Amino acid sequence: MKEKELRRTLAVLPIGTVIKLTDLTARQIRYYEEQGLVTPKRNKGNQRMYSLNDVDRLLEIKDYLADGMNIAGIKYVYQQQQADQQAQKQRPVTDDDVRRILHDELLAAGGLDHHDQRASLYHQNPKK
DNA sequence: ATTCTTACA
DNA sequence: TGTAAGCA
Repeated sequence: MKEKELRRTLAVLPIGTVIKLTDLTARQIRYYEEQGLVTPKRNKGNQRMYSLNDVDRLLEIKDYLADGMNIAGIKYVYQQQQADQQAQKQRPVTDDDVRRILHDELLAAGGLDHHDQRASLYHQNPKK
């Protein structure tokens, strides 16, 4: 069950393929990288090479955006995820931790406060 | 042919 | 975000 995960991290896809797989524009994909949401490798010619995990990450970002979350909110989710993973390596996770983590992520995903979107720093500003 | 960076009628 | 320009 380790073999498949390894291949999933292999950066073998050029941006052109990623564009077809995600329906995102090169502009968007590169912008998300600038925001630290994805970190593709680079080949000898300085061209970005993506892994299957990168593609999944991009599709996830696309969904979050479609659900009204902004870059800051997505950054928060991933930052929180790595923080959780880091803490999990030091101390065994308790049931309470799991509940808190799930709650935080759902909140960041905008699934709980559909009332005052404009008040949240983690939502897109609907330019009416 | 593709991708990269930079800049902005 | 789109798009044009000039390279690699």
